[in-house]
Amino acid sequence: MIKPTDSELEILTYLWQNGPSTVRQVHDHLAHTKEAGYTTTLKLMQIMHEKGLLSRTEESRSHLYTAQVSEEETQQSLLGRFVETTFRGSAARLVMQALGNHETSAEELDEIRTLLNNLENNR
Amino acid sequence: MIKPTDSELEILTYLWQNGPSTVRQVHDHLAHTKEAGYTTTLKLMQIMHEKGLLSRTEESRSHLYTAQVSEEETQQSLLGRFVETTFRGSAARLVMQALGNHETSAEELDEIRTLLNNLENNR
DNA sequence: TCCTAACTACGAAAAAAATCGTAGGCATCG
DNA sequence: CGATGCCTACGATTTTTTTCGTAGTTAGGA
Repeated sequence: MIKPTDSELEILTYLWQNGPSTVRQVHDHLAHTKEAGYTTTLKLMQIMHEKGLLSRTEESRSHLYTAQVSEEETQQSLLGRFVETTFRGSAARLVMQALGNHETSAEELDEIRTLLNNLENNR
Repeated sequence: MIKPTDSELEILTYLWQNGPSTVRQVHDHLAHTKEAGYTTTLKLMQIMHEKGLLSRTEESRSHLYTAQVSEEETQQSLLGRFVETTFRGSAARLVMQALGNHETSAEELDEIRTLLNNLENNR
């Protein structure tokens, strides 16, 4: 069961979007939105490496870290837990809340409708 | 910003479904699925009371606790955070993952379709 | 009346996460 | 070559959350 903490998720998100990166790159990015020292990010990534969430290779003096879990499987895992704890297991309830209260473009709504059609056809 | 922890959410969920309750009632229920002493539940509910998440009234010797936040606003708040952290702000992405990978009945899918239609009409 | 059972209050400990300071290594620039 | 800067390692501290033990109170039954 993949269950990264919020801080870990921030790091994973960066790696998913930017590919293998150094602590420096990750930290500089996080610094935009967050208040934390360099060694904090370093330590987090070291711990994630121990846990197997990240792999790393030597890159001259620094390390290059790579996410070892995919974005999709992580989202899936977190989503399952979230539906369970917050929406009493009902994905439909979650979907309706999400659609009802968030900004969603017409294009996205269309995509969802298409998905919906496919789902019903495959029953 | 309402941000109950997982343990707090379990308690809130019970109160939402069963109305004002004593620590004893909450605890006995949680005990079915969880391993924790009575005073643990008590302490949690006391803390939630301090935070304003619960109110309470004297009920003979014990207290009767009531949720001070609604299920909807709490779900909304947690959902917003979740979309942000886990789905990079895209509610649509979340919806698609949720629909694609969870068991959702035809009736629920229809409800969602109806909601979708309403949303598009109101633009 | 006295004992027991069920509460609450509360401090403290344990566990989980996040943060930081310091030390040591190594490249590079002047 | 020596100072500087950047990097890792790592222990220690802080913060947050969860858990629990103990003490004190009170109602109700024997």
